[in-house]
Amino acid sequence: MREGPDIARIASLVGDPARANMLNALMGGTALTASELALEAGVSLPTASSHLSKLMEGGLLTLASQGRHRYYGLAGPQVAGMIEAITGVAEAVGPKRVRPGPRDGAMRVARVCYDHLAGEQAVAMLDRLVEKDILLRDDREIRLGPSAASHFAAIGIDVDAKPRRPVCRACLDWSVRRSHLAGTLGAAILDKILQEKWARREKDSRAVIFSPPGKQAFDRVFLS
Amino acid sequence: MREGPDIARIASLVGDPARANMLNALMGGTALTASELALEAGVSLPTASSHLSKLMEGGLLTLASQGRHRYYGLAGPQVAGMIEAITGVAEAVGPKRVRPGPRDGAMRVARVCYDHLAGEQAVAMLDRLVEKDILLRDDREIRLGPSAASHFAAIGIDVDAKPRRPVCRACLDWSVRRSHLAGTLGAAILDKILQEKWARREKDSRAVIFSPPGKQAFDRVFLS
DNA sequence: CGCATAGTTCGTTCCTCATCGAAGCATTCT
DNA sequence: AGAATGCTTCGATGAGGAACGAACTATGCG
Repeated sequence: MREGPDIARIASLVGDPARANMLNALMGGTALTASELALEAGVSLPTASSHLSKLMEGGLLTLASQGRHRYYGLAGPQVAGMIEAITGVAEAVGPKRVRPGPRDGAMRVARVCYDHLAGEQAVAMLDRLVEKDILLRDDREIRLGPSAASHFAAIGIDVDAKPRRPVCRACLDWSVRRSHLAGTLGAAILDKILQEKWARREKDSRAVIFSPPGKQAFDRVFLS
Repeated sequence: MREGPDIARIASLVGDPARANMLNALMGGTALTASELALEAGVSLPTASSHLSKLMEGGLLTLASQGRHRYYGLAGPQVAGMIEAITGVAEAVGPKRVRPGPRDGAMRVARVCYDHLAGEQAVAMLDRLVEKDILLRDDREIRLGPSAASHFAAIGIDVDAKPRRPVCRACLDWSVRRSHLAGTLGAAILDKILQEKWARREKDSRAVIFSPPGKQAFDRVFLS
């Protein structure tokens, strides 16, 4: 019991699934707001806020207030290094089992991942888009194919608008262990799905439930 | 929520104080038995056993059975590296407060550390023994001084017996942050204290309670 | 000014998990 | 063989803490 620094305190902060997901999301290097982190972690905003204040008190995060936004970021490279070390061990000891979160089930099929669609359907969609050369994939990088503009314009999505965010991004899907489509295009597609009422979001959850006709429409447009 | 390896699972294993203490103790590199680890962690043997099986299942420990002894050790350098990383963050964010274990209080004054005495009294004792040149200290290494044999023989402790364990060892005291005396000599001194009934062990605890006359005797022999 | 968005705080509920005593195996000693 | 040691399993207890809804504060927008 030669106890120096309180390692258990720090480890237990990372030891909660919600907090671990938040830290994981912040490993990208960009600071995120409480709402975004709540979405990432799959918890409600009050819960996320509570976790964030714990992480702050533990010294793992920094906070930058900008107007009504509060951007949380990792406290520094040392914290990032620690998380990498833990991640290394975690994948070394092997993927034991996918720990089911509070709300699982339909989530594996389709769910929201921040602002885009994730889950089996999203993975299948990206596969098909790449197969049809509408999107060009090079490992982690995804670019628009020559027919992309016309293809998406046909369903009312403009891929030429240039926001600060990249149009396409690969996002690793935890349930299928393969990538799905993120970026503004991913976000636009999710918008489309919800606007057309092909699916609805489960209340207070990230799950996305397709109606039978909605599923057919989705398959026709993206999986044909 | 791009969840790859289950980092929360690993971190929560380290996140329990008892388990953290065990892992800390194993950072020395030598494998220890369940009993020793129970003592290190300040928990009962059943509790320790439960923790150890969790750490085993989590892949953080290895087990070597030798007869009726079961030696637990860290699973590898990667695990050790992770613990170091966590420790680094823990001391970077500052020693917030010494989290009091289940049983604190008298523990800071005097307690058992495996098989020898720890706490303020033990630290004072080592200081005095070095001051009197009975023991010679060189940083972490402690050797017997020229007068050691006769000094300890006078109180019935034979320092010439040569077991496999070193006679003297420095052991870092978590409550005072300085070293106290371990090794067979440390163990013999604790035996002496208990045999002479200068002190008694608190039931189901590591605390060691000196009686007033016992304290006087101890001071006379070791602190004069 | 209202109204909407972003976040926190409060209070409650609930579940996990750490803890220990007692009893059960297993191994070694005599 | 019996006794002793080392460790694990079982069962019961209890506390900590994760989760959420509702209410509250703060910033920005029209």
